[in-house]
Amino acid sequence: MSDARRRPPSSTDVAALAGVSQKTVSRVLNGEPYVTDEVRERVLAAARELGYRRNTAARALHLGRFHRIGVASIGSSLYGPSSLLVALERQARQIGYAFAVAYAGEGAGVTNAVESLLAQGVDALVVSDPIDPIDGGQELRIDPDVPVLSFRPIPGLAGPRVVVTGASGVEAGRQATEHLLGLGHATVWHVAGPHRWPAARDRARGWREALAAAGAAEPPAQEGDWSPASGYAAGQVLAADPRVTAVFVANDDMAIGVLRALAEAGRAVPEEVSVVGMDDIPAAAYLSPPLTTIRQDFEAIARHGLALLAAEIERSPSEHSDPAEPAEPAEPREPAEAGEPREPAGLPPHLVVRRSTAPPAKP
Amino acid sequence: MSDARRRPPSSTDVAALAGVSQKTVSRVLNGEPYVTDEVRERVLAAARELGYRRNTAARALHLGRFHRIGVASIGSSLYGPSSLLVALERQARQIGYAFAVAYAGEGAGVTNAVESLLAQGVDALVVSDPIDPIDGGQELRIDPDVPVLSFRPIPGLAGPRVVVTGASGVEAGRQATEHLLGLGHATVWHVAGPHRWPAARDRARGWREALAAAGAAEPPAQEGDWSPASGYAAGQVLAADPRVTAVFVANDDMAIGVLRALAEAGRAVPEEVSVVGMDDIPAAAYLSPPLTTIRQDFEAIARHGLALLAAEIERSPSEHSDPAEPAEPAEPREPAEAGEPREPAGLPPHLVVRRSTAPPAKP
DNA sequence: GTGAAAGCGCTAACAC
DNA sequence: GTGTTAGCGCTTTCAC
Repeated sequence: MSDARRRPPSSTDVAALAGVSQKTVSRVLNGEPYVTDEVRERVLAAARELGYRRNTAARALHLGRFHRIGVASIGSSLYGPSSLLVALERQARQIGYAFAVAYAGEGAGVTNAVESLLAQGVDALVVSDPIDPIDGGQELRIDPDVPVLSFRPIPGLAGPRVVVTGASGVEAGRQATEHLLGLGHATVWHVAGPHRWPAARDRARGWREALAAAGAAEPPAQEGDWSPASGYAAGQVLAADPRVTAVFVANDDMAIGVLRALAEAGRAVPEEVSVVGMDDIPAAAYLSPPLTTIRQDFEAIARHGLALLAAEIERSPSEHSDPAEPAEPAEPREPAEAGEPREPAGLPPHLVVRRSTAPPAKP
Repeated sequence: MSDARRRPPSSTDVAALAGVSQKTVSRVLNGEPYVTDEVRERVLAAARELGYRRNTAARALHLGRFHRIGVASIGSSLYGPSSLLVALERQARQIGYAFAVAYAGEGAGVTNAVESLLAQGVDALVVSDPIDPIDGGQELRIDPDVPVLSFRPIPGLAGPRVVVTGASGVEAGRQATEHLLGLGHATVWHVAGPHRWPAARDRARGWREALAAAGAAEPPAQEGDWSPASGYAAGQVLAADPRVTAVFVANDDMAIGVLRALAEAGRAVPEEVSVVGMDDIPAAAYLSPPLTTIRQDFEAIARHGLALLAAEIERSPSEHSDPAEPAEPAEPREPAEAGEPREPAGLPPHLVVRRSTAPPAKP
């Protein structure tokens, strides 16, 4: 006997070995009551012996829930998105969800990523760092039945089950700018991220708002692509302009490029020009000079966001076959308007002051 | 009627709407033959109208395969691991697999991550950047029935279904060292990654072998933890030693710290000290000075590795219920020895020369 | 060419 | 306390 069995052991096998019914095995595994300690032990022993593992497919099939959260993230190793991903996974596992990732490339990538996640079966989605569709690209549309978490309002993404929690880029831009203004600079220049990224627009908005609030002039913003190379290019432009004494750069990588361009142009940081970055990458403290930057608490953001998302999943009447239920009327919740809607109550970022910022030189 | 149905449409619903049997729907969806074009169209239309999506749980339940690959990666936003992850996901999706990730923390983290992946159901595992168990921690043990891909031989991880493809760290260490030796340096110092990381040991090994091959003395290696902070500490030690003229640093982040320490100590790079990093992070070209480093082709590594893994998955006799099969005898393949076994035929890394390296100063 | 029936492994009713 | 039964949505024989 013992024909080379290839399929993993099932709960029936465990039941047979333990000499109980299959249902009892199920009870033990789910920690349900009404099982003798003695039987429980026997079942557990049998399961261990067989190397039994619950078949999640069967479970999901019956429950209609996958216990899996899908994350569409930008396909890059940028520090911010990667850190957020790690934090999200940790939190997801903590609250009992498996974690699927699909990276988006440029353009319609987010849509493809979301499609791929939906196809494999997830209970909810996290849209981590979407970028706007390129011209002609279709807008992100998600099945309204699937709960979605995003970290800022996403143009075109609305629906009854969309939850938003903030990694407030606006606040970050504001803090950076106010720090420089507070040091006495007449105004602050800005090297922005790509305009197609909502996160980049947020930071720029915070910068703009802080300038306006202080009555400072708004210089034209340079736009980069998050890379040191693009920061270097922007930095060359800024270095050539003697009026520039303070710069807020939308991420640390670009700030590295800016720092280098300033160094090459012989403009001392912070004596002649102050620079603030954003992200607080591990290298930030070891640049020349160590970089003043803005730091976000990704762990907190992930925890908060996934808690909301889990609640939204639970809200689903996944109780099936209750045909005579009170038929609550569709209940539309906050029909989000198009455009750039409400700012979510975000987790505040945090300014880390190092040596790249100082009061402006006395003329 | 039309009771608020919460469950997504099933193939039965599609069948009903199209006026065919459920089986026919299945045929159409799987592209099987023996379906009239007319019926096919009708089914497709019905599916589209209902927003039908195949239930992967039911499919997996029947097939005994999940069409999902699980990746245990190190929980950090280090450039190397993140880049590899992105490449792996892209490739996995390309060949039709969903992608689950579990990050490992320190210590027994890898085991937990693997456990979590196995629990959720995956057809194969990728163990991306494992680190050795801390003292007393248990070794990584994986169900021998699950194909596993790793990028270098992992001590303690062996089994009939383990496939290894290389991101040859040894070769990288060799190249870096030979480059510096070739420039005329008497010997090369090394700032290694944490010894518990096999990847760090590989790079150190390449360094050591290149020194030995050239008959150069082997200075003591400094050990960092991949962070710029640890590179800075190591750099301070090196900067204080006048014999140091060339350093191979195991990753670019630490190299940033080394550069800073050298700068603070007034030791010019590359005039007095040459530095080679590894990873070619985007910032590498914009450091002061731009960093000579070693670059790996993660896309190629991922493609090659996943192709091997997919083949290993197929090799599985997932053809079930064929009790009278020729019962091929277990066929043990390369019983990998303990220790640090065979070096896999790896994808070669690639030296990128920038301005942080130069011949030694004439004394 | 198409359909009917069985069963994958699990959980929820409902007996006993 | 425990077992029996049914059924989740799909794919696979096997009829027709």
